[in-house]
Amino acid sequence: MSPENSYSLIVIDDHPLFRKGVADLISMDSELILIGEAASGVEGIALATELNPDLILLDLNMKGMDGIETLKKLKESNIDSRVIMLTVSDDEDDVVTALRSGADGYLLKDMEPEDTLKCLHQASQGRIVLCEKLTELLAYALREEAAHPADLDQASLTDREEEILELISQGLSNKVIARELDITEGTVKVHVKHILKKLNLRSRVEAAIWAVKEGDRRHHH
Amino acid sequence: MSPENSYSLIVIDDHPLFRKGVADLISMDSELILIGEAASGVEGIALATELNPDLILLDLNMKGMDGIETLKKLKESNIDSRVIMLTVSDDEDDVVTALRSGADGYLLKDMEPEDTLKCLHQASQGRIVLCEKLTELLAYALREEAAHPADLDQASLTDREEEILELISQGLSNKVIARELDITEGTVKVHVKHILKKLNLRSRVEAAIWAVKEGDRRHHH
DNA sequence: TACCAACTACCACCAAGGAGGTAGCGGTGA
DNA sequence: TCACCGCTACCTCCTTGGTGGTAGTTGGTA
Repeated sequence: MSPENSYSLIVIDDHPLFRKGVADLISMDSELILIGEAASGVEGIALATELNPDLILLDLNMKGMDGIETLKKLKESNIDSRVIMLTVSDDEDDVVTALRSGADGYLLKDMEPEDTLKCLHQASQGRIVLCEKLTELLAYALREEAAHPADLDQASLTDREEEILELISQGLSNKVIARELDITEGTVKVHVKHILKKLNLRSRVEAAIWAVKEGDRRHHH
Repeated sequence: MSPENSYSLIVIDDHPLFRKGVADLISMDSELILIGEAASGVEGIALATELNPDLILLDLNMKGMDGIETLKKLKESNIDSRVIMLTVSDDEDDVVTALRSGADGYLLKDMEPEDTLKCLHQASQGRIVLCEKLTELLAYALREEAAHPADLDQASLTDREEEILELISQGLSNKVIARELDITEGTVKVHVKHILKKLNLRSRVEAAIWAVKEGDRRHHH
């Protein structure tokens, strides 16, 4: 940790020039103190363990161990530093992956210096920071997911068949389905046979998987 | 549409007092022009169709047709207004639902007036706006999803078992799995048996379903 | 060393699933 | 009326799946 209300940080990035840039930026802020630099993931983890800084600025695209992997390793270790991804990539998947892996922030290298500093302050106070550009991107991402619905519309299964497919997708056996619908097991088998034929599947397992994924896609779970 | 670089908007909210507040706020900004008010979803849709404003401020919690439903209807119609949800609820689900339903922004009623105006400007320029508080909330939400894995952590399946479960969840039969892994079918059956026992499931169908849903929960979609 | 867990293999046995066929019944539409 | 479709039922034949048990190998750990 660090004294009073100043925050220590280290930067992990394999570009010396970029580290230099960060150092300059940090030096402009009296509350942030750069206490170390690392040029790779491995080196960075060692350094973080040794210094236990308040913040870690981590580059996403590094040679060797990449940023995500480094992030995971850092989160698995005992240090309680907050990790901010700092990178050029505004790829949606990268952002999502980073956040899911426990990143405490995601900033872009092309942000205005003062914005970056502002975000670092917020981050050190425990907030998750995302640069504005990415907020928007996340919002779009959520929309995309919802855009899927109208598919091949059940390939014309009859009501009964849909009903049975639903039960299959709950893991029920033919016998149980028969009891459930109050028909014989033989009849259930006939329906299953038709379902498989219509959907061009090879077993009830495939049918179940298909139904689950399908159901998931329409009712955004 | 509206002249030069000023933007027309309407507000849909069942609280007169709140509409008054919005009107006052809007009047402080020379580029924003309030051209209509509606006290319900139905009324709002009619008004929007008639006036085709640049922006629509929509309350989430309304009596009768609620905000989400109104939002959907608006998006289904031909108007190309951008819809900004404006509400007191900072509930995560609400935000996500709204965005998935096509909202172009989500602002909180307790924001600072100047921030609100700033966001409205950004929105009228085609950006999706979220108030800061919510950005953070979304980030946390993404994390939550990822936080699940530690679940029952696969109930201690061995590597081989996980591997086989994965293949089952692709719909493969024991025979095919055997070929795939270059072991005998009998051995595959043994593994399947163990998987079922460990996960307390009754058939490969249930296993497949479980695996699919589980996989869905961890790897976004 | 002895022990344990994971992986492999083989066996027998029975339950479940799927393919093929035939057939009766009720409703709908030409 | 006849033809068609969806739903039901029953049949045979064969494959697949799941349970029980025994047992050999490897690698790591007490």
